[in-house]
Amino acid sequence: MTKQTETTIHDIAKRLNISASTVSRGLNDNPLISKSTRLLIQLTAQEMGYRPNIMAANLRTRKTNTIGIILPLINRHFFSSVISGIEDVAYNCGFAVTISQSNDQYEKEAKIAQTLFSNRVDGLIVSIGMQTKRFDHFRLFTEREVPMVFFDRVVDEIEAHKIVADDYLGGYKATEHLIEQGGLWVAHIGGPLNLKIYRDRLAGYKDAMQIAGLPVDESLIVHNSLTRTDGTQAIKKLLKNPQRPHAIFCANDTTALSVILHLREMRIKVPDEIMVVGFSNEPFSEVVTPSISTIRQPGFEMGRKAADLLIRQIRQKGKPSRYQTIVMPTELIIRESSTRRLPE
Amino acid sequence: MTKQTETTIHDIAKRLNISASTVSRGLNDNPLISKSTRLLIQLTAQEMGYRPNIMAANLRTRKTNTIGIILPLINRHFFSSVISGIEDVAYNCGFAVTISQSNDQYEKEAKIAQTLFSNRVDGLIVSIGMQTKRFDHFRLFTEREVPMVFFDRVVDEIEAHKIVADDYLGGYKATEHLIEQGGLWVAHIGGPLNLKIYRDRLAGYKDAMQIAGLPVDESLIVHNSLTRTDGTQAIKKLLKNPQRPHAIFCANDTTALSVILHLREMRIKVPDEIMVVGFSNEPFSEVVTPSISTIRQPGFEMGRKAADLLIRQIRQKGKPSRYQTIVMPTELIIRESSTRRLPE
DNA sequence: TTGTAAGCGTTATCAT
DNA sequence: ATGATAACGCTTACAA
Repeated sequence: MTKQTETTIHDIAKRLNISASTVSRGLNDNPLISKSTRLLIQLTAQEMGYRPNIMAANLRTRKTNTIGIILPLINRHFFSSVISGIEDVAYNCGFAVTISQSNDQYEKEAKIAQTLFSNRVDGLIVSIGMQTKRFDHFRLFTEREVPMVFFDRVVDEIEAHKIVADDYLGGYKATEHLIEQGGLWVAHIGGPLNLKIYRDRLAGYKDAMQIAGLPVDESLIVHNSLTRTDGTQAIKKLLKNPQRPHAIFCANDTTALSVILHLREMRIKVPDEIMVVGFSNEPFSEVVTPSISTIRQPGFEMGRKAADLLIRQIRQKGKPSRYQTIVMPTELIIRESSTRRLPE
Repeated sequence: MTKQTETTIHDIAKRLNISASTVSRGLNDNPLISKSTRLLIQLTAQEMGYRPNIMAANLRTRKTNTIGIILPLINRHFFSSVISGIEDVAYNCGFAVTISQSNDQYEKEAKIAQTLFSNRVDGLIVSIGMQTKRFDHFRLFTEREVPMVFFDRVVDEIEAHKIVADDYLGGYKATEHLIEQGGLWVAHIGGPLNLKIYRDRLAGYKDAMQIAGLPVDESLIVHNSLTRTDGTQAIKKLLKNPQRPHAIFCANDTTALSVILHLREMRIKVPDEIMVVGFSNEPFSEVVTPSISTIRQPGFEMGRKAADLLIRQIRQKGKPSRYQTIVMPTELIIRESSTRRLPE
């Protein structure tokens, strides 16, 4: 149990009276080495408790078999689902995954990018922070042709593969559904417009209104950071509006929840007086009363797809001929918060 | 924008007509180097777009500044909170974090441990899988004195620092509360007993019953894997019991939720006919109807503490004189699912 | 205050 | 089928 120095291929070589290169080849199952010595090498390696020093190999091969992930916040169901999906694929392809959270701060995001680059990750999967409006911290990667894949909070300014949910259609379907349920004045609580996902959800909302022949009333549109507090602020503001909304499409479930809780406090009935639809299908949405209608985004699948695309790029080397933006389907889940009881 | 080969300290050295070692020292702010050359070096480094190759440094210094995390499942609120806490501290101490999920499979857990060791992580933070009953995959780390910290699902068999929530007291308080609320026959839906956390929660339950002078009836105790389906199975079984329980203490919130949903279906009123308390304070517990009484575990703080303890160990080198088990306080959160309405 | 040179543990090239 | 040797890019005695 004493702290021994690690066994290296040289130790194995010495023991077997062969050269280190043969050992290296043997361990890597190089067919140049005769089957018998290969076996012998692997056996002795095992016996001597040999653990390859991957750092050394990495230095030599200029690969790390590591994928870096940058995202705003780990502790959010959607994001942790994505991580889970990435990890799943990465693990099966022999890649490790290192994760950092930007906490939605530009400074931290930039510093993380630097660090991951210095660690020579083979590729990067990113969802940018709410505050991020400049993108020079990713230039490092584009210049050196380190593959990147963006997901969810993607940016137009960078050429790369992107995985997004169909935010536009999600926003459209949510709003359309509310209109079908009898909502005339449908309000929208949206996120910061520097993020494309929120622009898209907003666009879906507006189009659905217009196509239904309903006016798009700017006083019924609120933008904020979609936290629980923001949601409460927003619903308070909407309730003060001369035209009280019949329905609200919220750009995430957290906000939808605040709205519902506030309306409950105010004794305004959901869905009878005001209907609500959220976005993301957080675990709580199914079980809160009334259960929250929402748009499902396939987080785990998005993670898998992102990892798959990234690893493909890493393996093929050289820029892909063209970058694709993969739009994953979203699904409207209709629950109580938007279903008017049928008159009996 | 062409793919250039990376600038190294040698390139900088050549440009400045000094030696590579001076550059190395200069970049590391070694006080031996005169302030002026240090500045000069750093400036040219910046100008030349130098990015240190951390792999090379790692190989040389035999440190990676990387912490490995092994846990059953990323996509669970408690675990992602812990990760978030670990990442927070690690980042501020200059450590990267690599995460792998065992999916509660022993084989995968063991393989991950191997890989992380080969990657020479400086330390390991682990919560073991439900199936894990052998621990030889960690021997690698103990033998080479690579620091490890276990959290939540810890094991007696390994000497290391451990961070746990006060599961015993949590179980005790939950049960005591149910008894105070008028529960005589309190049932328990618990987890697999190879995990200490579930043994402790069970022990707390039993002691609370005994101290209250109530019988511990084995037919009111069920053990399973605490999934949503398991919860439904368990409540079905309990309802068939000749003595129907007045209250149920569930070892996690997921199970508590299934119980509540099933009882709602059966039109059995919670809490009036059966009271329920869960464990973990998942986000949904607060907002489900009836809201679920539960035991709060400080996930984020546990993560911070684990990282802190690990990094301390990494820095001081050599075994700590003795290993501590840090028990973080748990808090009973009383909500609707266990509060009998007062008779008016 | 700076330079020289060795070495971390691999893999890859060129011999044999 | 195997060996010798030179990298990979950095740090660190030891020397000057």
